[in-house]
Amino acid sequence: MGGKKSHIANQIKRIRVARTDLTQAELARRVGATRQTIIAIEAEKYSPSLELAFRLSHVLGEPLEELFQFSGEWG
Amino acid sequence: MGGKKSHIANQIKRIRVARTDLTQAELARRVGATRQTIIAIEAEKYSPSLELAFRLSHVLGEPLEELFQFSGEWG
DNA sequence: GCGTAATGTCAAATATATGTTACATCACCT
DNA sequence: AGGTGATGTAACATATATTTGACATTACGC
Repeated sequence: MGGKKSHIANQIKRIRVARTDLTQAELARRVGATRQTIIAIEAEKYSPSLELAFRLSHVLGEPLEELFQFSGEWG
Repeated sequence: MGGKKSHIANQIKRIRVARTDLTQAELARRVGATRQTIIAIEAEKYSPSLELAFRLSHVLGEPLEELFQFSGEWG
């Protein structure tokens, strides 16, 4: 995107282990992604596509805005 | 992503014209993207990154879950 | 100690989103 | 009729996300 620095944090790992008993592999399977993708996203190497974000939110039972937090310059 | 069909609809164009007086170019500028990207997203040729989705939500003053609707197979 | 499940790392290939540039149309105004 | 702003389309280049496959580590049960 255009040169605006920003970062999106997420609570996926925390919620996955705290509120579910899902393994990374199981979560990956349920959202239709691979384990590597889950690992990368939990480690915040990059942020998921909007579609994957919706799926994670659904499977983990946590609203989008609570699962993910935008931090950086807005405008 | 893994082979699960889904689509993400959005209310960007509707809200942009109804609730703001922003032109596509102005909206693009404020979210730090290009006009082409806005056009493609409004036409739902593809869905934005999570980061761009957050920015659009912020600039348009509409919560993520109302700006975008997931439709397709969940699991 | 050995096997296994869960987690993590790395590299390369493919898919998708975004940028860049150029051109077309339509409406409005003078 | 000509000019301007807003919108749309298209092709190509770049950046980012996702997959695939191989391998390392840590923890736990047998």
